[in-house]
Formats: sequence, C-alpha cells, structure tokens
Amino acid sequence: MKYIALLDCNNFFVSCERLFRPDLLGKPVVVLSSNDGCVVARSKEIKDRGIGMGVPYFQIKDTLNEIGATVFSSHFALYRDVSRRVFEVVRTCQSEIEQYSIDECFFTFESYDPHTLVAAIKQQVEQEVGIPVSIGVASSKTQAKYVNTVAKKTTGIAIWGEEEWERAAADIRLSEIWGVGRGRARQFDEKGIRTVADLLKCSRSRIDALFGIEGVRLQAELRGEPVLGIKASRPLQKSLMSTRSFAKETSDYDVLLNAIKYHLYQVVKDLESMDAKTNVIRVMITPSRYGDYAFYGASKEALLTAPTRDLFTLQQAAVGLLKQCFNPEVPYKKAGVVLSGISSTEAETGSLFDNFESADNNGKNSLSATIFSINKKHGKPLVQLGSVSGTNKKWESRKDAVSPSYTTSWSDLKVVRT
DNA sequence: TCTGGGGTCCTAGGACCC
DNA sequence: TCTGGGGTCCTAGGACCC
Repeated sequence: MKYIALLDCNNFFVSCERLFRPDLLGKPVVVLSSNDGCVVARSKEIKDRGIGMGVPYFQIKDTLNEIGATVFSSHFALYRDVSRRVFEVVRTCQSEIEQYSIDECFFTFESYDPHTLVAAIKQQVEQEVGIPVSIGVASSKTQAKYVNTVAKKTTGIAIWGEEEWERAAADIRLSEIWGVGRGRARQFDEKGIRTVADLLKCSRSRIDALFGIEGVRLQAELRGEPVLGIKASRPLQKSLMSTRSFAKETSDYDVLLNAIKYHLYQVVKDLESMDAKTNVIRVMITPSRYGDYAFYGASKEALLTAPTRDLFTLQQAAVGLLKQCFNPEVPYKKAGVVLSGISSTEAETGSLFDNFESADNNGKNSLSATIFSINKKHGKPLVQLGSVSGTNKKWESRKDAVSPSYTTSWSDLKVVRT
C-alpha cells in the first residue's frame, strides 16, 4: 500500500523552550507572538484550561499568573535551529519528504506494516532531538492532515484507511478540514454541505458547478485520491518579507523611515544568503487593525528595471514608496517591506542597460555585499546605511521574556558542572 | 495602555489596447 | 459627436495556512 503521512511537532515552540528547561515538563507554559501580542503556542496544561490559540496576552495575563504559568517571548532563531534538527532525522529515515512549515512535514512510503514504520520514525526523532511528535497516515495530504489531529488526541500515531473514513465522515465538520477557512465553510454551509460525508455524497459535476476547481480538488483529496503531490525539492521562494508592529503607534515620518530601512536591511540580508535577486519591492505601513483608522493602511509596489540585491538601489525605491504611502494624520502601528520576483543569480538575464551601468553597479553591489559580510562576521549589524541607528528605535517591538540563545550563540551556551 | 509575522495563491477592478 | 466588446496586464487586497 502507498501512504501519505504528516509528521507534526507537538506544541512546537513550547517543546523547544522545554528542551532547555526540563523543569517545565508537565507544567503550564505559553509562548507569545512577537511584540508579546498574543498566544502562539500552548502546553497541554494551558489548552486544558480552555485558553485559546491567538488570544491577546493582556486578556489572560492575570489567569496565567494565578496558575503559575511560565511565559516566553518568541525566539525564532532557536525554533528554526531545532526544526532543522528534527527534519534532518526524518530525512535519514525517508527520502520523499516535503517540509511544509517550521514544525510539519509530509512524506510518502509504501509498506505492509505502516504502524511499525512510523513508530520507528517517531521514536528516533524523540530520542535524538527530544521534541515529541505526532504522525497521521492516510491516502492524501488533506486526509493525513486530519488524521494527524486524531493522532494528537490519542497515542501520537493514527492510520486511517477507507473503513475509518466511512465510519467517521458524517461526524467531521468541513470547517475542521485543511484548506477550508471561515469563508469557504460558510459557502458550503449555504448549500447544506456541512460534513465530509455531505461533500462526498455530492456528484462531482454539482461540486464543480457550485465551487469550481477548488471544490473538486477538495472532494477528491477527501475521497482518498491524492491530487496534491509531495514537493520534495522546493523551488526558490517567491517572496521575502519583514514586518513588525511597534510597541507604540506613531505618525512620525522619520520613525517610519527608520523602520522601513531596518526591514529592508533584513530582507536584503536574506536575499544575500540565498544568492538571489529581486525586481519587485513593496512597502507597507498600517494602523492598528482594531482602531478607528483600520482602513487607512497603505501599500505600494515598484517594479525595478533589472533584478538586484543592492541595498542602495532598493533603499532609494523604498523611500520613494514610503513617501507615497505616508499620511501624517494616521497613527501607524506596523511597517514592513516585501520583495518578490525573486530570481537566482545564475538565471540572470540582465538589463539592456547593463553595459552602461555595469561599472557603477559593480561598485555598489560590492559595497552592499561588503556591508553584509562585515555584519555577518561580527554577528550584529555594525555597519548600516543612513540613519538606522540604535538610538532612534521607537518603532521596535516588545520582547520581555525571551529565552537565552542556547543553540545559536556561544555566549548563551548552557554550562554543565560535574 | 495592551490584540503576530511570514508565506502562497486567487481575484476584483481599473488602465490600456485593438 | 457617438458608437463596443474583448482581451491582457497590473495593483491591491483577501482567503487561507502555520
């Protein structure tokens, strides 16, 4: 039999924090989003108390205090590093694997004894990395996603064939299915289609007429006919972004300018490490989603004449876009930069004007590249363009309870005494 | 006072062209 | 001065995901 599995780390960010704080095993732990805004990961003890995902921190601060929960700010460098270790182990067991997110991967396999096979993978990850995982096995990605949630509620492993689906289909609401969000759930609901069984009962042509190709795909996947393949080698990322909320709202152009320059630096640094270039840059500044100015956000895009990763060229474009977006009346809460049209350096076609600009461009590119290599060497941004200074960081976010960089910084290494 | 960030894919609607 | 439909491209924004 051919199977598709989804391996998912259990409350991943919490598990990462516990790796270095084993005293917190079995105790209530939460991890907050950046800016310490809302809850993004909860230990079982927290879930059992009915504290939801994405709840604003300020609303539950008191409750968390009362129950003695440990609270962490998010620490992505640590989570990325642990993630890398998890998938390294899975890769040694399975060849066809698609890393889907920081804590999940799909893989396919053929076996007459799927349980033994996935149990071995689960055990190996837990022993070698120390992160608990759950594995759901079925016939398509969409099925495997759901079966994984079943696994989480039971032993950490669930394997469903046709019989299990037939038995459960009438009790699974479509809103619980991967790819069906609020909007689509409502569309289905309006036609009286509420459960997986309801959807499977419809004829393909009716689904096609009502919901188009997306609906047909969903139906096939839930029937166990895989239409979404495993993407073992991921193509080049299509876009890169850096955005962040401010601790306090601002209408000060210079503060926004500083934030935009900071975010640009972050995304260009990523471009540099991918050895890629961009030809589309977007700048966005937005007010709070919850206030009176919710609809006063602005975002502007510019197409560049040729792919580049030169900080000077991109900064010039970014500043121009910011000026178009900026309205001094609006209290901004967030700023960000998005690069798209990403291409690898090898696949470069070059601009018609390259010959005229090349001397200039080379000079700029190498200066831009030099800035990144110096900063990389020192592990912090010593050299910056313009006024991205340490003193004018009013736009920075809050991070009150971040854990030490146990795995990515020498100075934060744990000391073991014997 | 306080309510995340990083992605992909799809589409509405205007500009422009024939 | 009035007469049109059809196509593409682009931007901005939304749905959905983790």
